[in-house]
Amino acid sequence: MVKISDVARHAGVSPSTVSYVLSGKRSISDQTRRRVMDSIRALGYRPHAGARALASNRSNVIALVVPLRSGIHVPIVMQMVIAAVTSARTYDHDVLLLTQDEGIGGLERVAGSSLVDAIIVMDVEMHDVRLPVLRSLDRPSVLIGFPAEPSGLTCIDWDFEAAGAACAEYLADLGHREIALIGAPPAVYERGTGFAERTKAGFQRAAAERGVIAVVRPCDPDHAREAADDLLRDHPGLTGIAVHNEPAVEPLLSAFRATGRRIPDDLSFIAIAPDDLAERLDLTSISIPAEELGRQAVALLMEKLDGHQPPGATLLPSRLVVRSSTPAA
Amino acid sequence: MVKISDVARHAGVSPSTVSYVLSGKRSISDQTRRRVMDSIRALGYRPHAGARALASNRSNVIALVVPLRSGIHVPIVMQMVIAAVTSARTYDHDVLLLTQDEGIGGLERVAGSSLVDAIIVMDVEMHDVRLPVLRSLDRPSVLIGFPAEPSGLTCIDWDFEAAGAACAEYLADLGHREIALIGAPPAVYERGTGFAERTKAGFQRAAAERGVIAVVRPCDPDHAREAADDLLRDHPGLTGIAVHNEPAVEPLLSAFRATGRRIPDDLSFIAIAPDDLAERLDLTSISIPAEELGRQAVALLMEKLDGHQPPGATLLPSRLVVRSSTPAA
DNA sequence: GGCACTCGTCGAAGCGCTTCGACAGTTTTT
DNA sequence: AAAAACTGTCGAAGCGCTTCGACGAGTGCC
Repeated sequence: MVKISDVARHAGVSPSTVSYVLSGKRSISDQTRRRVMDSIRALGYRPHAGARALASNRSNVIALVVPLRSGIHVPIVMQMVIAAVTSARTYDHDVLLLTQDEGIGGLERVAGSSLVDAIIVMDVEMHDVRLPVLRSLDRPSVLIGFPAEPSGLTCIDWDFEAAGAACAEYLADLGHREIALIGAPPAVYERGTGFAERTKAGFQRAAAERGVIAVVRPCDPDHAREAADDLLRDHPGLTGIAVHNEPAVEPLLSAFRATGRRIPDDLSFIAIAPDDLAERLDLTSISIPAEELGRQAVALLMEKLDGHQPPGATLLPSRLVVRSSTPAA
Repeated sequence: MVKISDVARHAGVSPSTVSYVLSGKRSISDQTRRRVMDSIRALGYRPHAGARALASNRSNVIALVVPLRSGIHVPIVMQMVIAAVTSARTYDHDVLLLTQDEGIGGLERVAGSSLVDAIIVMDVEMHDVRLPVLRSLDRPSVLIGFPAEPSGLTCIDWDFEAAGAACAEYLADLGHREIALIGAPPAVYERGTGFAERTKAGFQRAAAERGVIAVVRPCDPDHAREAADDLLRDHPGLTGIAVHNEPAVEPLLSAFRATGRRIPDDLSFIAIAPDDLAERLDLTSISIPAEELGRQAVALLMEKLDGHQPPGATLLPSRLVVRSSTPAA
């Protein structure tokens, strides 16, 4: 293994100079810098991560806690994970993966042993048991999702309230007088995951403001047919549908078509879903930018690692993209 | 921060004794061990990961390189990742996530800086550019997938050859005389990813042995209808279908039903797919155990880290589960 | 011309841990 | 009963890096 002293000898400087060249924490003459860099390349030097972590009290690794639970769309999680890893690399950090089932102990372990400098927690619940731990840890963290009591924490999420409202407004603007939001499976609501509630709230608020009738119904992807039938039976005037449940989108489309409704002629259909899905099915949609969320979470974390104080709450806007599941306006 | 010397003082022993209690590398009297453990708990001591890595030359972290490419089923990747992380934890290791797009440089970086002790590479191609690097690295690695030239490397994968053969044999045994294998999108074959070829080979070999006619066709999930129509037109006697392409399974089912064929009455349908998908659709299937693969890959890696020499090639058997997309035998 | 700075570099200390050799005491072997 | 082999513990060295204070040389200012 080639170490810093080898580089120093090769370049004819002291080890500390090599260190300063690498860290940029003191000024170095151009000439010296160049010589050192050449030696580094010539010898193929790579700083030992452990030694660096020990001496500098920074591991340059962040932890990412991924959810395991049902009802969350795996590809989206994966997109965020990939985005987080990619983004972390641009800040010269690596990502250590933690699963949610390691729970509180896992957080304490990686933080306590200085394995990681900071933590990103995905899929935060309203009353997440990890919140007190996160608050007590001596390392910064960023939560993806908003708990009921976010004070003292840095949180980021999509603006589901706005997304729900945008659906209702758009459908109302198209002239629909009775609209429905088909949401996540019942289990998600029961868990008190914030996003489902917030979408619903936005949808209902905007509908009320526009004076249109709004109904909201949870939906299991395996029972899409039932959901469609129920809705159309109980609300014969229903002509606008918003769906916030990726895996249920396709089954729901089939289900509504099976009732004889044509989309967009008889029914306007809008999905809150990632772009790739909406594009594939050619659906008008509110996009939820998964990569963007992963990237921003890392950016916030880096802010904190740099000693700054980023905003406690960040809501990522989504945008409405009109495709062919709603009539041209 | 509480360090090993604090624990030592508290327990009335030397730091080295505490270290030996923790590592078990020398015998320690029960009495001393107990006193030390009590002090550790009392003080909430956690060894500093960096210091440990520096002194022991072991980081207790493994790298996992995840694929990013199209044509691979994301939920399966995620399952393997989760299984790998969970499994690594049982060996007291953590997992650092690397994306494929960091390429060779990423491998050299994490290995060269001693950030990780070993590497798992997912989604290995036939002529993967990473193979020479992996061979030259001073750290052990395990590949998920088989390259064309696996010598000197440890590889593990599902036994697709056997899975393909099992499909053909099962369909033949049901009495079908003309059978088809619908495979991955064309791009996957073009890439020379081994698994697609191996499934095909097994399917064709077994079909030949049983004396039944076998056709093989790639399929893009978005063109399932086309695939089904083509096959039935060109092979009117076709009555047995095997599918090795998760995202295409549902579209294909719809497509075949749309031609008027009933499953299983007119057509036997068997999928090479993860259990959850097959269960949901109630399909006879060859299961591909994703978790098992992640777990075994870690197990192999740990063998190598322990200085053992595990087999160079491991093929994970899959099993056939009869559900209702094929007639009862 | 002298004083106060800044610039570029060095040496040494120290980050917290593991591990090696030593050694006293005990047990086993011959 | 002496020699050999264990057992349990300690002290010290060292893992490879960062960082602090020091310092000589150059620069600007009055």
